[in-house]
Amino acid sequence: MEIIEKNELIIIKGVLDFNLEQIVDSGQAFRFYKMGEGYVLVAFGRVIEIKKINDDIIIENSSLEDVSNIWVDYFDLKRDYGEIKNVFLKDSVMISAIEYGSGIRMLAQDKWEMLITFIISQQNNIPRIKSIVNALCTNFGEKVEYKGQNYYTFPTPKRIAELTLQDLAVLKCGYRASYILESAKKVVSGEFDLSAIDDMDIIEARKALLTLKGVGIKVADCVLLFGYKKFNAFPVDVWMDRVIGVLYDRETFNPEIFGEYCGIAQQYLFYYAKGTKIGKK
DNA sequence: ACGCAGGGTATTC
DNA sequence: GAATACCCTGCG
Repeated sequence: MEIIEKNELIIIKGVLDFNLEQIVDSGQAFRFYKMGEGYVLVAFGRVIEIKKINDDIIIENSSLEDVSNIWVDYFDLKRDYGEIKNVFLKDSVMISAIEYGSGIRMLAQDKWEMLITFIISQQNNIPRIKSIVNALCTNFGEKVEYKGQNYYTFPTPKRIAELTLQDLAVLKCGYRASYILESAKKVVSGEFDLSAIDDMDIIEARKALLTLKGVGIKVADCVLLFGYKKFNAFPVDVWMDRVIGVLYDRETFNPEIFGEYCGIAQQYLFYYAKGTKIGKK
């Protein structure tokens, strides 16, 4: 992978299997904002602008250092998705799903942010998830200005832990507010150790996350897949449930048919199902 | 316009 | 395990 700096821009050359629109629309991230031909992304306390031109990724408002230390990993650029797809293609449903979302990648996002974001996601639709996460950041995050526009970082556990339910009312996130507050307090007090999950296998990790109120199996698996890069996590939401019921056999379906990267298969299937409204009346 | 569903979970039986 | 309530809002 060749990374060069040119006129304040960082350019990552020759990137295959990468489609920003599909990544942004694949339901794993909620903090990309459309800007011109690309997007502004707020993550890890930073604001960058990113677009793709032919096989090159162009990053603005960053540095060579940040790109190699953060964003290459964030966009999973060292992984050969062609190879992973080839394994999945043995499954006939995956042929259509991969064709549909051929540029999807798994983002390596912040663990804490994923925990709170997916607590918010339960029993909720994507536009509202976005607006709640947005409200959380604008009210309690740090302001970062970029091109005359204000963006806000994701608030730290400490910042949220000092808030009250009344403070969180501005989010209009309903019953989830107490879940958010409780998780923040447990993380700050050390009762819950976010980094300890790294070394756990999927079973242990799930069990640990389930001790948090508002975190069930589905949310836990999203956190593990999107925040901990545990690609053997396989979140099943309403869309995945429809895929399993309509395109597979509900009685016999097992994510293990996709192997150790079944979580990535899930992401192709989710995007395909949602995009084509599979199983909806 | 208005009832329903939305990337589920906690609680209870 | 199955049934039910849950905050609020986008969508059909």
